Amino acid sequence: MAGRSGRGENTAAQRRSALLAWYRAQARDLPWRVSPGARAAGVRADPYRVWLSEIMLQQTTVQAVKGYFDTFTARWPTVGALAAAPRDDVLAAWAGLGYYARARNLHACAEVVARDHGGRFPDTVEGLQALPGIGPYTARAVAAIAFDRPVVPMDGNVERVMARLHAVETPLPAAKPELARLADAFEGGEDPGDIAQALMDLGATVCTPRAPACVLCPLREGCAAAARGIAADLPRKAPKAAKPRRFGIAFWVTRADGAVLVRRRPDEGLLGGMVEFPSTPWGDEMPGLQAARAHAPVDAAGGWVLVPGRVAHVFTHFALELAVARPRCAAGARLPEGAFWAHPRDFGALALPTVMRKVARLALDEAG
DNA sequence: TAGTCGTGGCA
DNA sequence: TTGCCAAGACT
Repeated sequence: MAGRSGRGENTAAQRRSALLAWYRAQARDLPWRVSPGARAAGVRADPYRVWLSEIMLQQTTVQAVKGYFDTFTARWPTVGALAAAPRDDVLAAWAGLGYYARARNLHACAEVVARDHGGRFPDTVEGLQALPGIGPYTARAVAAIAFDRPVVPMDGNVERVMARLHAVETPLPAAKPELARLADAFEGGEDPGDIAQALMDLGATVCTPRAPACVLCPLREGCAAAARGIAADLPRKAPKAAKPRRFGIAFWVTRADGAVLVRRRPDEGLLGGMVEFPSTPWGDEMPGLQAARAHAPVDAAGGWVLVPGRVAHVFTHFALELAVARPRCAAGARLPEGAFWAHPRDFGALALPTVMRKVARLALDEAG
């Protein structure tokens, strides 16, 4: 087959060329992107903005990221500014975006870059990947986009494009090494940053998970899955385990001035470092009020009463249902160890994850 | 290696 | 309603 390039077969160079032409013509405008035109005119991408966007975009949609990216870059325009910020401010600004280890690592990474690298990001894959929160994908993405390193970052988009282009039937994640080898064919040319972004754009807008728009695809000629009519069926994936359900009771304790009792979660694990309303442990069934009382943050002399309604929230690997209890009468104002008071008007500046904002909404709606 | 770790949108 | 999905990293 060597040297052949007939109908339905494209050389690697032809594919790169077709992909770049498509990318430069479609001009997708994103806040962290330097347009191909500006790039050709010599404008360089800011490694800080590229890095920040790539961290935010991990497992997260462009639409969800845009507002957060604007907020972060307006508030902390440089990696040095971000490093100098209190970590709680960064966590609070990240609240609602999810995967909070990213926010902790983001701040840790900024500190390392500011302190150990003079405020400049390393310009190699190896140097980048040594930083907190930067793995194989992000290291290659930043290296290609910000530093013109000839590498292809392997993300879900690129894996999907490769699986279809070559009709790889092996299910993920077992197919990952093979897909990475196939992507190597897109390395080596000029403009590795544009190639990287073009492959991801293609996956995001044309070679989509459902109902791919093959008729619009610059790589259609030579796509094995399209030729066989199975593009929408690839990549195949190993079946996932069912999500267990968990239940708990959150305690809504208010002070005379309306402030609510909150506490900070441990740094490790689920919602690490974020703020929550005290609750029972989250178990296999909804506890009764009597059993829940042992976990209450304060002693309610008049007992506890349930707020009407429930909070439902789905995490990555389990679904949670929370009831909310409040003291029947005014509770003792003694502050439990590790807890503090926060007024609802200040919740916006607090690192409250979405599930806890739902709890607040339920409790505040009842209060009127 | 296989779990853990959020959230919102969509069919 | 339910499950699936999105520019992964870490342990």
